[in-house]
Amino acid sequence: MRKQVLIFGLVGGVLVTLLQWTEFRFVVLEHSIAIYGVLIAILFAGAGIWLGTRLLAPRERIRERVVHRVVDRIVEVAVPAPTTPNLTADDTVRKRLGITPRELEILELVARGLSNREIGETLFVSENTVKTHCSRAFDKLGARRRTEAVQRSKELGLLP
Amino acid sequence: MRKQVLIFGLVGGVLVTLLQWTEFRFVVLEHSIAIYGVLIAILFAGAGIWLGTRLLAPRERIRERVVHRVVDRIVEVAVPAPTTPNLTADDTVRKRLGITPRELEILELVARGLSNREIGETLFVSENTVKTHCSRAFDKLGARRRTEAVQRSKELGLLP
DNA sequence: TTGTGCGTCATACTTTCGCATGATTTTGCC
DNA sequence: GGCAAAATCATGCGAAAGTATGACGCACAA
Repeated sequence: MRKQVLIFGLVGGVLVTLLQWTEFRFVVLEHSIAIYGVLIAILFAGAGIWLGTRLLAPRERIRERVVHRVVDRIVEVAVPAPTTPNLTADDTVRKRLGITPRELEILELVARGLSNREIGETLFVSENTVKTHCSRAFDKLGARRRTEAVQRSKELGLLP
Repeated sequence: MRKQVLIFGLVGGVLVTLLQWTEFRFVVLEHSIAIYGVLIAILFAGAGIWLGTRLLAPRERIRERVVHRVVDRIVEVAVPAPTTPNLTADDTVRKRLGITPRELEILELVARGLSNREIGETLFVSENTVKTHCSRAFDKLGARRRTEAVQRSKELGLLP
């Protein structure tokens, strides 16, 4: 997360340097200043978007996770036993199976019917990464298909 | 999501206009071009970050909404009567969607995590037949993957 | 009797999954 | 600072899933 800020700063510095270096050429063509500015604007707008997504996406992720926790509690309180608002239940199951938080996160999206590609786009990771997580999660669940994994996850209380 | 892009473009245009208007002042101070560029860079970097967050926030919102919907359903289905083999309910839904009994039967097995081959062996039909049923059911459900089909079926009360 | 819906099956093709493997990078912790 | 776990990414391959299209038989109603 800090790495992005560093890169951002570095790129910024380089651009400013370039800016000063190329200044002399543009001074000749006074009218190019506008174009110059537009180029810089586009460049930094892109960089800003990139930074924004990289920097802020994790916050959304956390927010989402909180929502899920609340949901889990609601479901458990309402459905099976009023005496079991066990918030750590699925976490216990998760740990018992050695499933990492990220893997569970991917499982949730699998259960929603997203393809690996879509999951990758949602979480800002490559499809390959999703596949890796899936494979490991399936292995730990003893599942060989994603549908099977979803079914088992729900049986185990890993997913609502 | 498009609104932000529009605003972004408008702001960009205004800035470019301002840029050209203020050009004359800066031409006098040639050395200010660097500062000029840096200002633009900062401005648009900020704008980019803003755009990035705005662009990504809706996805999270939608996701949250879906979660709530699921919760409502689960509560409704689970709380009133655990012993509700409500055949007429899902049958209504089934007919409304034009899903045949056979297709629903295949959907149930899909939801259990069986592969097409296994489903075929279970029902004593060929794998191709299973594929055909699946394709048609998916189409009627508006799903493009079996996981998606399962999810939608459960949302619709077609499957427990 | 003829149409229509349903179930069955096939062939050919594209896309997606899942697995194995190895590698690099973060990250949290001692 | 370094270690270990977790996360990331790539590549290649075979298996499974999904699409498109056409065909056949059967039951039931118009």
